[in-house]
Amino acid sequence: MTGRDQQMRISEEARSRVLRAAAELRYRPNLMARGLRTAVTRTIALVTDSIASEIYAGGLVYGSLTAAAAREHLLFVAESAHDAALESSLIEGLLDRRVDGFLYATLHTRDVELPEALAGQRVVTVNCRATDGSVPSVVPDEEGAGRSAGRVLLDAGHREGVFLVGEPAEHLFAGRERLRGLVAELAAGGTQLAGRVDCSWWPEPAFAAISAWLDTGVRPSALVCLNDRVALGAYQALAEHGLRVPADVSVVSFDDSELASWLRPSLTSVALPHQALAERGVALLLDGQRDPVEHRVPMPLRLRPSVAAPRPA
Amino acid sequence: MTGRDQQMRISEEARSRVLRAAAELRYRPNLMARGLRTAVTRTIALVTDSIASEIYAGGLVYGSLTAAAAREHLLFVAESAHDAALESSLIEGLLDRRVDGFLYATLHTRDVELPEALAGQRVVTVNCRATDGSVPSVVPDEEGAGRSAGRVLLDAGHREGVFLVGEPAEHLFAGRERLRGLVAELAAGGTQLAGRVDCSWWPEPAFAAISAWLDTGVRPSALVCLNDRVALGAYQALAEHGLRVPADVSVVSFDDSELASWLRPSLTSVALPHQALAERGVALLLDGQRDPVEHRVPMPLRLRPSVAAPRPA
DNA sequence: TTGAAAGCGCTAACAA
DNA sequence: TTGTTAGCGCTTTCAA
Repeated sequence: MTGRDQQMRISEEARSRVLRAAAELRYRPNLMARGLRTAVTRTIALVTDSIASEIYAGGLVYGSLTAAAAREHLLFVAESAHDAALESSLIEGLLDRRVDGFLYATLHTRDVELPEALAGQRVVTVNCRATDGSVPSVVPDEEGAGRSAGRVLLDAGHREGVFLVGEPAEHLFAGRERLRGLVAELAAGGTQLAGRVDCSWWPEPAFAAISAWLDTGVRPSALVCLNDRVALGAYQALAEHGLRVPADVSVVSFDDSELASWLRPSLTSVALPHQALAERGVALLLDGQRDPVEHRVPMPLRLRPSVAAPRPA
Repeated sequence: MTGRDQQMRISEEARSRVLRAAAELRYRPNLMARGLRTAVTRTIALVTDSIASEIYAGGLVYGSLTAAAAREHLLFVAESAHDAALESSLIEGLLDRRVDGFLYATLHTRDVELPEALAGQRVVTVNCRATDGSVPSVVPDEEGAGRSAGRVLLDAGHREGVFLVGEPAEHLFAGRERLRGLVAELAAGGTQLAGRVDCSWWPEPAFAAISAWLDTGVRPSALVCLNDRVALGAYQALAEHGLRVPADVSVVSFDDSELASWLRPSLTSVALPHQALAERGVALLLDGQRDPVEHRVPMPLRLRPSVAAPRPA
């Protein structure tokens, strides 16, 4: 029944007799007993800081789920809510249940210190990298995303008045790399960023910062928002200043959360491919790759009506 | 070590000697071996149609997670994506791994036919009810939510021009019950619904339906939207018609997703308490309740600036 | 090619 | 009060 009938030289007659009996009895192997004997549980764990509880990274759970299921593995989900003590007790619990491997994922793209309890375990980091570079990681191609954002604006004809909105925080590499890619692409197009509006990555601070900035009389040609929530704040601020998207100002963003397609006009955004990240992570975990390589997953551009040609001067 | 030292009359000296040795050796019981012997795995499963993948029900996963962890249980997550074959194969897998119980949850509040594979298992339905009423269920108090929505408008002084937006679909009881509660509360306040704008529960159809409706010249005093996404569509349509929230039109909604606090002005919404639903479900599952009772969890009102007194006639 | 036996790490029953 | 043993359901090894 383990499918090794050839190797063990089982007679065809015996084989079919066993299979028939098993089907008849609706026999299903007890995976605990098997696991006890083989030390394999066909079970993996997704350990996160705050993904399940947060609104927009469900793709990470779903991708892990389906990729695991495709390999006949089941998925434990554990979430630390940024509590290190809780995290290690959850990991202990998973270890006690002999999971075959760990997906360690974070909500925000960043570098992480792997918890002590995970030392020596089979681990792949998803959407983050271990600071000591000891395990394989899967992260989005943020720099490529920045280039895509620049490219779409260049293609629409924007040459000046392109501003970045959102603060590229130190501890997250997403912002830094997006900025780098954007700057590089604009440079390749013979132009550059006109400036930056700093604010944290949420609608309300973005609204406040952009409103105050527009009050000074600046009239941007295009805004590159570091995520969709910032873009929502931007839409609100632009509307209050009588500026239309995209006729007066084009807007590009990152993440492609559901919000992007809900806005009016719907928002061009470079997607954070959560599901693909997770699928890739599971593949690395279960299909044997062990080299601590950093794998980059492309961030696809979702072109929507928030981008148009700049208003003639 | 099982904590039954009293019952088994172990000498204090032996007890501490064992405990010390265990600590020294960093001994951790192998839960597969224990499970094999006791038929208890300290493991439960969350089986859903499309929660992990969807944007706004993360609280269900998180609540299950924390409530399980609080009882030293770990959580498997399985998602069928509405595919019955996949669903039963996932359930078989969970059964093979001898989970102690199932949380069966749906994204939308509705009646469900429990999958065959779950027959005879320990199950609690969350955010849904088994059509045959065979297992305990935990569902939101939708009718109470409808009353809250009515109450907040009455309190603000609205007596006429209150419209419902969104179609109360047949197969979901959320809409029906919200409507019933709303109608009852308005009746208790001596008034009634002025009418209904039918549309599916998404921003774009809501925008289209409300726009067309406003084009006919109607000027509502307040809108009760069946969820926050509908409310987003309503905000957009009102803005395009030069109507301000809440000065011209008050808006109340259901769900209290993150969207509600992101809108300008932020949106009064009756919260879908996903986390509480899940916690209650886990409690029922693990703390021994077996009667197939329907448990209702209150939906708390989040009062925000989208509601104000009606405009003087 | 098939059958028998050992043992994975634990708990529960029984004997001392 | 403590020590010994059987057995949970499986896989693997060894003997026939």
